[in-house]
Amino acid sequence: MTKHLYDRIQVLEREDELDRQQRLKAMARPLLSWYEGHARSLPWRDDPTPYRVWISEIMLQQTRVEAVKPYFERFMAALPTVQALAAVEDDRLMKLWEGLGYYTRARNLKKAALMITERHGGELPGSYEALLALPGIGSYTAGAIASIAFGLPVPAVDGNVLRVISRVLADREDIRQPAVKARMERELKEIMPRERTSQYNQGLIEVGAIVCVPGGEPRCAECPMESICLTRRQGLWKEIPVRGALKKRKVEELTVCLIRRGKKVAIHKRPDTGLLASLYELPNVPGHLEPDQVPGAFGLSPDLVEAVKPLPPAKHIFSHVEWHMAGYAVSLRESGEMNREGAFFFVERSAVKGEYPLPGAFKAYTKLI
DNA sequence: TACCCGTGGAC
DNA sequence: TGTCCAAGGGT
Repeated sequence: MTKHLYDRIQVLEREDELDRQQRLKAMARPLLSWYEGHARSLPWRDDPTPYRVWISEIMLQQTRVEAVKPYFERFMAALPTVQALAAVEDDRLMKLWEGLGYYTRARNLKKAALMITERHGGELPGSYEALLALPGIGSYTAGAIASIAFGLPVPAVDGNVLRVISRVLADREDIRQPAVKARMERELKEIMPRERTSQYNQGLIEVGAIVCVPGGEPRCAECPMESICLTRRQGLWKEIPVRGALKKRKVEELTVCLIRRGKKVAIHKRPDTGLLASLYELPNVPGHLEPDQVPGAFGLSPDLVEAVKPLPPAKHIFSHVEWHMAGYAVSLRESGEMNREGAFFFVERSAVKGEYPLPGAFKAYTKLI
């Protein structure tokens, strides 16, 4: 490549950067004006204290607003302060999170609450960097809390913002690439207003949530950025944003047992790392077993087992794994010694649902308890 | 970087 | 029924 051509390309890239920046700058006024009249009323928007904003943002990670609402209200009633969260018993915390998924979020909340107690005098720190240093808080969440609760001029780039901005700019880069998000954060930090940062960031998110929607035709006629948006001008909403392909799910076969002994049922606590970490489960082993294999596989001596009856097969789909489950109802005699006490333990039927956090993956069988 | 980590609604 | 994917973060 000649020196001349190289210089020319540099100039074109620079012009492209300037064009992007001007287009992004033009969003602020119409966006803020639109948000004033179109912001939905949400529980965490009414009273955006740092603690409430923090809890809501963690719950909202990869989770729909409608799914979060009941959990948020219940969580705030049970644990209204950083101090209450820092002191909560683990099983009670997981019970409050039961069904929301991504359970590491809940454990990180408590870890962060302890750090806030020790390092920040019990109050959420009011700087982007200090927020980012807390477990469970990444660049999006740090930006959201910093701007919404503290008014700081830092962007909060989530999936909505990635979609909206890539459409405004007609940018065909893969928004699943972390580098694309990083670039967008740099660009927005440059041009976002220094005032009304909460409304600005929430406005971008709100446009993505109710106007510039995924999985269907965007409501461009209602969009405050309609006249700015290059995707609108070029009619490209089906092509932008670009997302890389998802990986195929693995299938795992499993045999799950509902082991009854008198009025009690056997449950087991999962390891504290990996899938569904530290939640409880029904006893299960890998593979699909035949009835006569069940007692041995679960460490039950044959003379203790009264009956092994098949239950309907069940399927549970996680984001990256699929469980195909065979089920058995096992009834044990009340007298006699257990072979492997410790592999699981017996609790009252009512306590299973009331006290122990059980993931929805076992619902097909726990509903029979 | 690529992979792990849940759940439920929309299409 | 299958597929996508949502106010992401950790490793």
